[in-house]
Amino acid sequence: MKPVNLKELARELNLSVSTVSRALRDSWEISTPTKQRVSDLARKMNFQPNPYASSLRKRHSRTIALVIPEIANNFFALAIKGIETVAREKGYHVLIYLTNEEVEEEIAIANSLQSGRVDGVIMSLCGSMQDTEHLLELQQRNLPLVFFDRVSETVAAPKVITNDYESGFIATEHLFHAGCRRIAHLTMSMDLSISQRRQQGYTDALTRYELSIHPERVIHSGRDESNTYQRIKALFLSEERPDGVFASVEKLAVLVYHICRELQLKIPDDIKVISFSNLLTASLLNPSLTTIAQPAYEMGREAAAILFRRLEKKTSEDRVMLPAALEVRQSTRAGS
Amino acid sequence: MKPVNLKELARELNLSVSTVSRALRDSWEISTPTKQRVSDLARKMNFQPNPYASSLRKRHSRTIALVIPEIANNFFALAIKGIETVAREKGYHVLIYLTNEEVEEEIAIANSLQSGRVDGVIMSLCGSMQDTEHLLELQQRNLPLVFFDRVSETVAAPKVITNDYESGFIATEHLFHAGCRRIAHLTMSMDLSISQRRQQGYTDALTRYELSIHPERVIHSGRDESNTYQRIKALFLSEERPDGVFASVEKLAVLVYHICRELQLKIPDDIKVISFSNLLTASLLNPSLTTIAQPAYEMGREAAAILFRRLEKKTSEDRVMLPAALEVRQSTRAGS
DNA sequence: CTGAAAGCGCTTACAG
DNA sequence: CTGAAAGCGCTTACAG
Repeated sequence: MKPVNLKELARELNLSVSTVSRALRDSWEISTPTKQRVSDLARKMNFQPNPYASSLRKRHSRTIALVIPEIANNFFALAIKGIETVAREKGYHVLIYLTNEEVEEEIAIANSLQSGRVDGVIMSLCGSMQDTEHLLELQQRNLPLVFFDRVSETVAAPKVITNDYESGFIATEHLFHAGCRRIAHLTMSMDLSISQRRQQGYTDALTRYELSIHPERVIHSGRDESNTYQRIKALFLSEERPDGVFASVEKLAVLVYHICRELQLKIPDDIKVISFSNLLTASLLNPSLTTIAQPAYEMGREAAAILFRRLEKKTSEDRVMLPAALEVRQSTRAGS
Repeated sequence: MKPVNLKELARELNLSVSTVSRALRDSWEISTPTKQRVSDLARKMNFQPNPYASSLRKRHSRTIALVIPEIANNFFALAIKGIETVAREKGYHVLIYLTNEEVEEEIAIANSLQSGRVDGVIMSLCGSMQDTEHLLELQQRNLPLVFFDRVSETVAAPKVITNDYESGFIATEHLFHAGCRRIAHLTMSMDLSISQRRQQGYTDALTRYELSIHPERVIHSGRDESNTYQRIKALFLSEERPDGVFASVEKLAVLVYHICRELQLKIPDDIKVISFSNLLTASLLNPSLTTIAQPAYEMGREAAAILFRRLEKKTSEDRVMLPAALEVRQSTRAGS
């Protein structure tokens, strides 16, 4: 069945294409009876305006892009849900792109977004992203850009984040008070040293501890997960074995659980574990996992709301910081 | 910065728009030196063809829609990843839509997809979907449609599924052999009775047990999760308390864990639990959860591959059934 | 090998 | 209140 277009509606109604178009958009220029006739027939013939024609003409697409590093992660899944919900309320469509934590993919995706395919972009950066050229180019195209969670401080765009620095500090203090003295931080940022990340203004679970006390204890993970497994395992077998682990993503906490099981290390007795995580099953793990949970859904909603405010040329916040919540469970229980 | 278009490139090069267009598409009609000049300038001016103009002209969009019932579920997250990966390899874009398990939203989304915005659709249906009109209308528009996991047997479209019926049987047998005699099946399909689902050809974790032995023991969940919690809890407190639970989605298994904790019921001693699930943490739960894991990522890839084969007018399978894997863990350990 | 022209299906400034 | 016309930025059949 060939889709019906304005021209056919017009012919059928003995009206001009312009009148039909205006009637469908409920223009004040059109008489009520005409509007009625037009909308009746449109419904009857199941008319659907071609979105590409109107996007071309109106020079916007009612489509946004969502670029995230991964998806099998409850935080991002919930954030997507928040974004999709707000977008659909506003009549917008959402294109999804996964970078798989790979810088090259993020750059390729950002470049392809320069084509005018979308009216705006919501992004969460790769862990190891230090390059900002692809982001700046997006802005040069006047494409509104909103960051969430993994943001770039050097690019001037609205950011929706949690109080990571503070949370990181709280988490580290929590481990300290539970008796930990050799704390290892596990992050997904493979390539960047702490000081580089600091310079780049890259925000993540940076902590005072990490920055000032034992930067050499930070293990950077990355795309090669088997390798990460080996590296953490080696650390746990070494003289340097930590008595506390702070994971910046749940994937790494899960890895630590598996490694501890393999090495027969007891959590929390031998090693205490805390993680940034939105795992629904945190309280059901053995032992239950102490987490810092981010309000993922709300962050998604907020990022989308800010983007749409920008698209409507309204002013919007430049920075929204939502509180993350420490949920203390068994994995950091103080020794007896 | 205003984006550059073909006309400006042509003016700059003293060529016609047609020639520039052809040169960029590497047409055999254009001389090599001209192609070189054109592509050099295009790169220099950062030319990006307007996708809406070419979609309008070519009458296809290199965009597909992905419609799924929920996202905070490892199965769907991994399936999305598979689909996005294949789509990007093929140069396609992916619009994502969440129905939130609501029939009305699924219908509204399907209807909006009739506009020609996408070249094809990949869908996983709401648990309680029995209506198929919106799906048939999509097909009447000649929009290629591929189902995965939650499929409609009455709509003639390719389906990517796992051997649910067989897996359900195996799971039920497994519970039986572990000593269960009062097995409750938990599903997300709120509105449909088993026989209705059978009639509709709706495929899910239907089992021989469910169909033939104790259909009255099936608890249908739905969007109101607190209510589901209460209903399961009531069941567990009743005379009818099951000694085995088979959950068709991990969300329900997690609910059961929480309820058992609240009621101080021991898994697996008082109740054994098995679930369709792709939870990464299944083996880390307390007790570890026996699962039937679906090859989610592969199912996503397969669904996308079939859709693209259809878009390229090649023939494709009508039905791909991948094996799910029973992973026996502590939650179904036989009593001593 | 290159160009002029038509057209994809809309929207909207202009005219009446 | 309605219509004719131009144009959004491409692609492609036709002509040379």
